[in-house]
Amino acid sequence: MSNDCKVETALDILVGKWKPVILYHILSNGILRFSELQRLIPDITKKMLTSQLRELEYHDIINRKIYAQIPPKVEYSMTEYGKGLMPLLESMHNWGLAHIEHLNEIYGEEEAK
Amino acid sequence: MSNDCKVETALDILVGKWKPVILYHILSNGILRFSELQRLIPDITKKMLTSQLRELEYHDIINRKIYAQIPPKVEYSMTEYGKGLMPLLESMHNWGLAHIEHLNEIYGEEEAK
DNA sequence: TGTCATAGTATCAAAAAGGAAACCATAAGG
DNA sequence: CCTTATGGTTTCCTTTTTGATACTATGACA
Repeated sequence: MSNDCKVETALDILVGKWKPVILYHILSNGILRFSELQRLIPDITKKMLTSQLRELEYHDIINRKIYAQIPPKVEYSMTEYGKGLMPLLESMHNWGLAHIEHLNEIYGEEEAK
Repeated sequence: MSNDCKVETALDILVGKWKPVILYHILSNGILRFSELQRLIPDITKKMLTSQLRELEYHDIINRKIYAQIPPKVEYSMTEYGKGLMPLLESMHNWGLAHIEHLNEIYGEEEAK
């Protein structure tokens, strides 16, 4: 019954407090180095950034390209497969946008928790 | 920049480990009492069920109808607004389904983490 | 009087997630 | 030598989530 429900599978890939914003930046910029991501997302720790990137990589959403040089250089980009997530992300974004408005209508402008 | 990204807003409504399955059951059954939800989702605790339902109610996704009788009777159902989530949930479900297959292709059938 | 049912709360504990800070390897440049 | 830069890893700690369990109110019924 409820085991047919794969919404959670999709959620797993997106959840993690930082994944949406990481994907957002990679999608907007195409290719980003680890340090560039750090700069774009100042509040994320290296540990979090690493772990989230690894999970996305495991799921074949992003590519990790290592240059054998020192200091190290590692570039992250969407995989072709990962780009297939875009429509879903857009739908979620749009729904989220509309929902914020809806909450405002219900509860007023002050803090829509 | 990344503050335009409302993917997380959508995620907030769906995340919670139990919300997808709660929505699934309410969507499939139309109207469900608290105790029926408990029976359908045996592993959930009352506390979790209550808190998740309250959050969904706050976001105007579900209705909570209280009958003034004893023993108490409370029915949960989708709001009209909440039904607007269905396409998104379906997209997520479909993506999740396809993704499981994709992981199998990459890593083989044994445990797609 | 005692028991059952429903829809919760309340309290405390455990587990999971997230964060801070230190540490590492290595080459280039001064 | 010493410092700087990159892309991490490791350890420890705090916060957040989740869970287990007990408790509550109230009327019906035996």
